[in-house]
Amino acid sequence: MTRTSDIRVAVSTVIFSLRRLASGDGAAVVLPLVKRTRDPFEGLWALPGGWLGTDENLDAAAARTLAETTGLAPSYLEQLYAFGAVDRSPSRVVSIVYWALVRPDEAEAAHAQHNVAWFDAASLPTLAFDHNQIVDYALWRLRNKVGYSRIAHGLLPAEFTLAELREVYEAILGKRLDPANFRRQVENSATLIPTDQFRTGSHRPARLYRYDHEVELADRGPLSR
Amino acid sequence: MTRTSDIRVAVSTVIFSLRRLASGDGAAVVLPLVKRTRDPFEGLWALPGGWLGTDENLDAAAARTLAETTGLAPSYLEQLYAFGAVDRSPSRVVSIVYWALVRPDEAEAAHAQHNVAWFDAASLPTLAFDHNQIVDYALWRLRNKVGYSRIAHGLLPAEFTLAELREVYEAILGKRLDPANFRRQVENSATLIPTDQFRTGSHRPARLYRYDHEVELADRGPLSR
DNA sequence: CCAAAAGTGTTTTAATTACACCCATGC
DNA sequence: GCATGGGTGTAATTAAAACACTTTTGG
Repeated sequence: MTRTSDIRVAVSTVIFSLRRLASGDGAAVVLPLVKRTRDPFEGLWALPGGWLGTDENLDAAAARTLAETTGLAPSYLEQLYAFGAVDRSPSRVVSIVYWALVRPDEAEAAHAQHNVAWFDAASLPTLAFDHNQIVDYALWRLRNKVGYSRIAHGLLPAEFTLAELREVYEAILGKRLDPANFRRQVENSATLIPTDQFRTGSHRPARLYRYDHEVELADRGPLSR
Repeated sequence: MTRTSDIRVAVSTVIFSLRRLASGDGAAVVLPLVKRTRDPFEGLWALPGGWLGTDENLDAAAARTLAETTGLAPSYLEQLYAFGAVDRSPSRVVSIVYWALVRPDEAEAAHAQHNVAWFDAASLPTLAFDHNQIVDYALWRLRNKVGYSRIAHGLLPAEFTLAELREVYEAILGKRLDPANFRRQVENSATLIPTDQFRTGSHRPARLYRYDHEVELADRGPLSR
């Protein structure tokens, strides 16, 4: 016998990517939102998500719902928090929220979707439910985690210059970093492998690096241990 | 109209406390478990918990269920992770797991309860469901968090000596710490207020300290901001 | 040649570690 | 007195930060 419950379980995802600034230097953290087409909060923007399937693991549900609503496939996906306040929705919904990273080139997929738009994380409108609060927390986690793990990888292609890597850090942390010290820090962390390729075009060619896949990307929670 | 679902939401808590070692020096991390009296996993030990109430917030459910099953009231409570693998239980259950700290003197309350016993965190038997995995993750979080926050507070009375505080760190981290350097670190952190009281009894009396309540105990997640 | 980014070197500061040493109490 | 933990001082090591400087390309 299977009991039923009047508490529903949803899964949502805060998806971060980077967008090159129009001014040319630097990038901004952006995220895709979906316009709600029904009550509650019809017309407001909300995080992509959906209901948890009966035969579906939590992370699979996160990947599925964000693919269905935005067309995106994340390069990094990690559980953020379970939100379950009684008054966060007219009906009782517990949302298992994930956060994800997608590379800027992959982010194009979401532009083709209807009712999906990218927003600058620094200037969001009022969102549906408690989604403003959720995004704030995800941003805090992103900034925090970039300091002690290699998640910046999730926002870059396979090969990249140190300047491009530094740009990712600068966009997330919101401050400039000393190129000389940044170089030494990532070199000492022993997570980068220099290639024989160079990125040319601007001025002095910059060496391309790639991540050492022997090293774990980041702690993804209890399930990866 | 309210839809129903065949996914149920449970709340469980990993409760940590300290128990003085029989040898006299040092302490061990211990946690209370509840013996299951019904299937599945009847007879095995499991984390205290219960079903989420329809009109109950997640953290309230964690506090309620751990009080009902163990009689404990935690001095610190924080969400750990949401576990929802399809095969973690015969029926579909998503468990929102919390972790908590109780002071050793308060831990006595759980000894009076039937079907509750304290176990050394370092040597647990096989537990019901995926609870071994959950405890491992909670231990990792505890050890991690003690390094950058003041959660040790949650395992000590209002006033304590630096040696007692150091014992908490040593029990959690599982290694000895230099008393001299430990003293300087906590003094420089500016979270302790020296009192005029001294703990006498052994040899040279040790000054009692208390925590500065102006400083936040620790990040408790998105809801405390 | 010049501008600009790539990359190296050097100095200073701060934090961590290791460990010697003095102090105050119970016995 | 003396053993023991409380508490202070200090030198060595390591990491972070600030910044001058050299190198290499496109124009």
